[in-house]
Amino acid sequence: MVKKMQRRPRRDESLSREQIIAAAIELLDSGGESGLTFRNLSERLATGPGAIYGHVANKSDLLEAACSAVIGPGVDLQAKDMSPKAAIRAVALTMFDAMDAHPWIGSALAWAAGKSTMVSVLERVGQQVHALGVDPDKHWVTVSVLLNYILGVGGQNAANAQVARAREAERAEFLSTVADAWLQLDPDRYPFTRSIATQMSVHDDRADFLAGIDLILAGIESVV
Amino acid sequence: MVKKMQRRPRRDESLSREQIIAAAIELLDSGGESGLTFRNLSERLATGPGAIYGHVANKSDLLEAACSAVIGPGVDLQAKDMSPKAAIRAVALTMFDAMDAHPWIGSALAWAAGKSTMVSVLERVGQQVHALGVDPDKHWVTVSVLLNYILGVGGQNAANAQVARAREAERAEFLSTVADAWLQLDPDRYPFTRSIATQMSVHDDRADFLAGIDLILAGIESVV
DNA sequence: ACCTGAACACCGTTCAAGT
DNA sequence: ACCTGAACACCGTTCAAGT
Repeated sequence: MVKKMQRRPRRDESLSREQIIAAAIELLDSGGESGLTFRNLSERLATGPGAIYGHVANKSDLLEAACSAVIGPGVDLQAKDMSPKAAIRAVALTMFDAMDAHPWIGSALAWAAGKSTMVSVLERVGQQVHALGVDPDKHWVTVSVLLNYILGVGGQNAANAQVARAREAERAEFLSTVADAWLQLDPDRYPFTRSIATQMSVHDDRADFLAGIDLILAGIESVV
Repeated sequence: MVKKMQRRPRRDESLSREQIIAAAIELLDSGGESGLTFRNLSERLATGPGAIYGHVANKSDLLEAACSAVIGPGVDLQAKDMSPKAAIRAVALTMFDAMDAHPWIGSALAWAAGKSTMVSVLERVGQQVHALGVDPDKHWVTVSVLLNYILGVGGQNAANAQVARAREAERAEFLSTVADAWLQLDPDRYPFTRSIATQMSVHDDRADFLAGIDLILAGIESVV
């Protein structure tokens, strides 16, 4: 996080890419994906919209840079002396926590996958998959499952944040509205959905995410 | 799919919601997410942009309707005389094929989850999870893992379609460009990514998707 | 009652003009 | 060399005016 010194009516130093990215992250955090605008951003940086293009190719480049600034440092942390499973859990949780704190990552990452941020995650998860003793022929598939699951959760998290921005109270209200709607469904056609409505409304995103990782890990181990 | 009768210079019947949705799907299929515009759409329907709002609340309502029009019929097909695992595979493949044929679904569904389309999928997958004998306390978690994985793959598919719209040839070129980039990485820091570069470049999305489902199913069975 | 399409309040991006 | 900000080509959405 960058210290704000906003009283300056005019910049005395020239723009830097890092400044732009830091300001973009602040806008995304406070206003969601639609909060980031070249006009908003240039206003916060006390410059014109055109100036930004000197340091950033376009909006998707900016989003990608914001993602790797937020995710990169956490993922690159060394986690020594961990079992492969524990290390995979740790990387996954780092991703989850970053996507939970910054819901815009969930939607931005989908458009930036295959880029540097995801390669770091791929490498770290992959090394542990290797350590787990998975058949090398299945390395790609195994890593894909884990990454697709993580990105899927992030995307859903982003969508939910869109619907119910704000904190705990609204989240509970949102979930119980959905649960009520499920309970109104036709019992003949939607028996399962009705049966898990209350379970869904009290679920813990983080715990369920980890349970999902463990389920996938159990599947991986059963083939090793 | 709706029959086109485009020669009419002027509509002789009043607009219907179904017409609007069918036209929206055509625009999305041919031009991707950015191909759907109220101006494009109203032009194709020989009317003004404002007229659409009589039948559709807004753009996200329209996207949601387009998703369920494309996915709903396939998912609602009864698949009798199948084992629970086979039925889950079948639903998952139906979703995959729909998202592969219409990549825009991947990004649109993320913003429409919890709505009617996903409830149908949830119900169908859930019934099979139940039939599999999973502990009812774990019903929600189990279904979540499967749906998040499916949506994650769809989101990635959408992102890739964005990068490499068009057919087989460009896809191969795109993948080998990524593989080349991975092979250029520092061997000390990215040993795993380098080792799977060629495996990645020849992978089969559909087969890998199914392998992922099977891995998750193996994990589910190991807890039952 | 329903459609029409100009108008409003925005976007991302470019580029001549300034310093 | 770098910034500035008006201008361009778009958006989704609204609403007075038409039929």
